[in-house]
Amino acid sequence: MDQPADRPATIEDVARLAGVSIATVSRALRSPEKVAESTRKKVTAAIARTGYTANAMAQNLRMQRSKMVLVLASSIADPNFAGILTGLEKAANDRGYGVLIGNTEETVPLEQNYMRFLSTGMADGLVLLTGHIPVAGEPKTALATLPPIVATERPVSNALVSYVGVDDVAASKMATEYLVSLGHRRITFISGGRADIRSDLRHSGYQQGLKESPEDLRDWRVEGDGSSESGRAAVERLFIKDDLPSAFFCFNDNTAIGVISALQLRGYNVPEDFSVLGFDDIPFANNFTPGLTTIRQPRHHIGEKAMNILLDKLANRSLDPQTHLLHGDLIVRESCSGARRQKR
Amino acid sequence: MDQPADRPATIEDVARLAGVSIATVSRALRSPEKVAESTRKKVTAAIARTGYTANAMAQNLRMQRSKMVLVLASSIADPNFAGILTGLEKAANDRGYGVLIGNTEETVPLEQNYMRFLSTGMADGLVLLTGHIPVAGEPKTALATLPPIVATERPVSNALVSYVGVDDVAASKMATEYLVSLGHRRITFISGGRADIRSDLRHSGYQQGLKESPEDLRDWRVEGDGSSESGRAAVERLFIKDDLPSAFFCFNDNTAIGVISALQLRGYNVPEDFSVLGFDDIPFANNFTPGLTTIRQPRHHIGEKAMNILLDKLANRSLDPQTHLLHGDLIVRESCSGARRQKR
DNA sequence: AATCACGATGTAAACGTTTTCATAAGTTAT
DNA sequence: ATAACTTATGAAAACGTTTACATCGTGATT
Repeated sequence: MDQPADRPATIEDVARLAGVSIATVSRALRSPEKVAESTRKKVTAAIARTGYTANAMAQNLRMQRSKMVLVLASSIADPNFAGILTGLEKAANDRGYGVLIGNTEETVPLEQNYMRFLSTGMADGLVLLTGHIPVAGEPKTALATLPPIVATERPVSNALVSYVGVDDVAASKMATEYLVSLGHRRITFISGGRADIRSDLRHSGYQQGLKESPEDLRDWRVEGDGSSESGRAAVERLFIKDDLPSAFFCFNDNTAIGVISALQLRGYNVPEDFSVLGFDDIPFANNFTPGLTTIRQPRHHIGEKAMNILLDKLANRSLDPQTHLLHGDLIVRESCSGARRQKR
Repeated sequence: MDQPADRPATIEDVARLAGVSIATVSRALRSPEKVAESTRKKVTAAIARTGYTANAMAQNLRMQRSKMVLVLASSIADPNFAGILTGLEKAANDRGYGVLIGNTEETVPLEQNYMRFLSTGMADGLVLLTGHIPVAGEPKTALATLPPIVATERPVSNALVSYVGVDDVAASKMATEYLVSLGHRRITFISGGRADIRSDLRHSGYQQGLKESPEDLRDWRVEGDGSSESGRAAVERLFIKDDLPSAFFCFNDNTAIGVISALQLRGYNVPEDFSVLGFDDIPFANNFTPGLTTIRQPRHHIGEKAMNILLDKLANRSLDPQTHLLHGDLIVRESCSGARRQKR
């Protein structure tokens, strides 16, 4: 480090010091095989002395890219978010990309605003954790001008965007079969709200699970919205009708927690009196009492895979969009047990 | 939108269409007062027709900045992270900045790697949620070349970096006084590990709280590391010695949860037999049974304030670094009650 | 000995902006 | 009517790279 460092060293400083042209310096860095051993050494020495680091803006402008990916999430606070982001982040970093993050809070103006990173070329690709594509004008034309997109966690209904997530249907089927195998015959599915496609997928897996039973089990869906509050509310509604299942399969762990606390509040014991099964395996599922039996989302893998698909597409635009479903494991803890109570 | 859109419109396209020079287009956008009403209209029309958006890379190169801030976190999964990030993100976005995120997992190579965003000029400033400054060489010279830095959540011992966080000492003092006011005379502080400065700060607040009592209360510190596992372990060690407090003041909620589950496992009831007080008010504190009495970190405000301090400094380099401590509220739930058990 | 091919390097254009400086036209003051 | 300002615009430089193309030796091929 030689320079007064008032101004960061440029490629020109290096060239001057090494006694070569800036083109040679650039080549020494980008394609070393094209420059003679001897000059390469001079350049390396000059770089060390100046402490030179290439200016990313200049590179990006010249190369018409940003090496940056925009990640749009509807809620950073979502317990699934951190895990997925870790995966996204890791894969991006491994491949020299940066992760730009935007919290849309499900509001259109914010979404719109973040899209500026795409239109200005500040980001090369887009990862969606929002469940939908944020576009202003008519989707058809607009989407064509959009960079590669991959959706994660929440599927997006568009053939042009890739999707990586857990296999909701298969996992829900497995969960339901597990409850049936424990002896449960009256199983309620608490949904995650009409707007969320995953809710329908999980419901359909639940239905398939019921069908596996030789008996004709009741398809019993109660509406929730994915919050623990909605889990509590669902339980209350069932108690009012005095129509109760022996087990609850909940859209997610949050709902399951709500269901359990409502049951506990009424003096019941989980899993003694009722079994409750969640989805996600949020970090807290294990610390909850009782430990939550649930489906684990491979969040880190989801993130990694999603980012890799995106970066592959960035490297080769002709790649087709793909859908990648990962297996979700059933994590057995304490919140489910054999059916005992068969009310009514 | 006129163009074939195979290539995004440039300022030149706009200029040609409007029949003016590119300088005028630039001025019409950046300093409209400098261009005549009539031409401004022509330019606006041309922009609308071409769908022009200024290329951020070109702007940034020319203006020698990136409008981007790097946020380095030691763990994205930390329950405090999401809230702070939301605040950071909001403030940045409001002021036209983007948030670039890096997960260092407390490892030096990763930290080093992320610093490239700074040295290449991809980011203008740095937010640290790591508790220390990641620098390669000798701190003194290296730090001088670093951009403005603000630390959040975890203080950094360096006069050049700003800090925004909760007032650990005052909040811990308040928490301790609360336990004393409930009648507790034997209060254990479970620490968060020797490496974490916050642990010492909270311990010192706890000591101050003890001193407020007319009686001479025992300064009783047990080592933990901030994990719920360490909370459990601490309880076990105390039981082995058969030396038990009536209340626990824990470094954080995670630890408190560990403490409570260890006590519950041994058949004790919280708060009937022991009181437990946490710190942070993580999202789950309210869903836990019993509801956790704790100190709430104003995470969103911390993030907002930190980002604003950073952006202020970016706008005006001569600003001095500042330390900003925010008040942490005591959130009373169910995990603490009057002292009943006075063992030994 | 003339030609060819090849390897190493330099020159200059290009990426898309912002902004200084110069210029031209208009406006006001003498 | 002319000088002195003001206002609106354009030309061109600059930001720091990468890379197509040109140039120049040098050793191999005829």
